[in-house]
Amino acid sequence: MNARPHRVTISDVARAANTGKTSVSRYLNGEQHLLSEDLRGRIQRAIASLNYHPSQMARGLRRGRTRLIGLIIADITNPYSVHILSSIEAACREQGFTLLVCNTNNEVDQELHYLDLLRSYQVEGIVVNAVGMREEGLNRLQQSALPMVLIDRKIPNFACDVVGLDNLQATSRATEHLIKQGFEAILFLSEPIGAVNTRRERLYAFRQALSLHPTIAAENSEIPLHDSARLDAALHAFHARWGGARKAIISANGALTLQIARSLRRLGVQWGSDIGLLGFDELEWAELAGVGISTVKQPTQEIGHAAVKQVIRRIEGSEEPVRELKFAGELIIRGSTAR
Amino acid sequence: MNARPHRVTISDVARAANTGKTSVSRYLNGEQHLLSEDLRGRIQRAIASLNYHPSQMARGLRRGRTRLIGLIIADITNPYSVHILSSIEAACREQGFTLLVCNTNNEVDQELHYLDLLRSYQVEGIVVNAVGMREEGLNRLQQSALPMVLIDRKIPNFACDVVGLDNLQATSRATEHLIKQGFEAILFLSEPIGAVNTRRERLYAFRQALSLHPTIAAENSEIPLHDSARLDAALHAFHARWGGARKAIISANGALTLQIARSLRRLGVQWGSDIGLLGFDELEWAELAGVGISTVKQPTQEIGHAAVKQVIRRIEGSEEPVRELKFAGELIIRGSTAR
DNA sequence: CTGTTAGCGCCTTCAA
DNA sequence: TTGAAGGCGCTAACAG
Repeated sequence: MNARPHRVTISDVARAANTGKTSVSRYLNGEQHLLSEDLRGRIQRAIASLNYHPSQMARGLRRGRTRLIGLIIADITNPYSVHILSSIEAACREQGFTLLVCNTNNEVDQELHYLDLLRSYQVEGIVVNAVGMREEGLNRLQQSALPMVLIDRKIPNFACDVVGLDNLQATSRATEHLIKQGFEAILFLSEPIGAVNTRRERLYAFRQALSLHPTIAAENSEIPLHDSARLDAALHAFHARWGGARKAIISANGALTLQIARSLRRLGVQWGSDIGLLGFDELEWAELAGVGISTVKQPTQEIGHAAVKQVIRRIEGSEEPVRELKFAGELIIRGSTAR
Repeated sequence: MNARPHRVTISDVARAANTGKTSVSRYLNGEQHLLSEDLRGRIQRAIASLNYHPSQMARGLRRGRTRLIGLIIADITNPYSVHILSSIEAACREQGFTLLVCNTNNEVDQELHYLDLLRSYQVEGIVVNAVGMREEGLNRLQQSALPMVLIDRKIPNFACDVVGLDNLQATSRATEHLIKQGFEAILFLSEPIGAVNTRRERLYAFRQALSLHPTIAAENSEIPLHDSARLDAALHAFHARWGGARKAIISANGALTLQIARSLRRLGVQWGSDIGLLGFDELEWAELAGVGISTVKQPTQEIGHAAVKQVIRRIEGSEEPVRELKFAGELIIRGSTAR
């Protein structure tokens, strides 16, 4: 294995098949019906024997189509994101695209870096899973002028296709479940809402669902994800304030649910018996944590597929109006919301 | 925004800066010291005003260096793999490489597909996280003749750099901990061992550590990850067989630990009180599951960084003998192994 | 049906 | 210190 064993090119194949590059190119691009039986056979044999693989680099350069899609993920340690990544990757492969994965680690610098990078590799479109992304980063995206689809999070004042959970439906289902279970005070907990539409929508739907039940107390609180002191304080206060009553917490996402569970542990409060708990995003360990934690499971497979499909439509030039695709969530009931 | 607003090229920049492409190219490739102050300024301004980004496609084609590294992951739903992915991605960016992520979903077909794909995009090297990969897939990799580094899993009869946990050290630490806690019977549970070196090494170290303590019973059992019936049976049998004695389980990886915890739940056996439990791979929910689950945490950051560093050495032509880099694991003690 | 030709955007001799 | 020319591997006219 020497340093450069002269990568085999289309010319090599042409020579071996005793023909020109054009025919080989045609063979490669599904225009085989234009070739004679004989020539086709020769080319096929040449390709096989030389173990030839066309260079996507050259192809991309020439045609301007790289068959590359970029995925920008704000926080890959978020389980929701991982499921999205997994389904997007599968969808891309099915559609003949390859995925360039960029984890911005929630840092704006890195996002900028990746946006440039994706451009320079001439990705044909991008999918952005902005869960956890900061405002500043989202603004950057607007300028990219590339076919683009957002997952879950929208960008304020930016018309762009979005795919995600039907927050109204899912939150209503969840809230109604808690009502049915006889909870008398419910705390909706989220990270700081800011302009994040998902948080906003979920909170809105929560309040709306409870407005029909004026006897049930509806509270909400915004806590930064890693501020465990404030989280402890908020939970402790809520728990104390509603001493004897049946009370429950709704967590706006999976990462927060983890923090809440830890906090309740520290406080010595048991979910299920002392307090109700229900979280957005399914967690693989939900059934193992104490009596189990009820969750709203997002159809990540469908969401990922829909996102890829949509970005490909845009790549292929669709000028249809911006679409917002919403998928229903599934309520999974466990011990944390039992009577 | 028209369909093709003529992507701005190096020629555009040259024209705008009133110079030739060569100088622009020099400017881009860090040979700025060769340029006059004046020219440098003009080029800089031209690039900025045109918002020019060099095409990596063309660059790659020309130089044969794409600055692309491929990562093949067998199962991205495995939390260990996610952490590895995350650190590899970070390391690549630091080193000026971009990562092409391929999730084979543990299917051989997809692996073949991706190997071809990576070749066709002319990645300069690949990192393989074969956790969960089947034998057949591993064999395929041997033929790829690309700079390559394996993470965790080796390929039988194939000399290749490997980065991973120091299985001997980690297993010894874990086993000794269980001994110290007074367990009298220990069951080492893994997926079918086959030729998988990590499983083999961990089991070997386990048996070796216990060979110094002949009074302690050492057992092991191999269960396919998703065969819950067999898992239930094995755990039930072990639990029953050692009725009154203090007994513990070691799980060979995180995905299996999850299944074991579920199985114990089904059987109504409590870890911590009824049985000890210790698993390889740290889990974010480890502290929340009952009294908590003790784990062996792998230094995934370091492992990922080391892997990237090593593959880059190979890319740069290092002919040093194959290396095996081992990193120590950290034992995290929780309620599941308490006295 | 098949081959020739001219670039895609860039880097790299080579010459000025 | 600068620029012109050629070609990386491929595809898409345009001829035969």
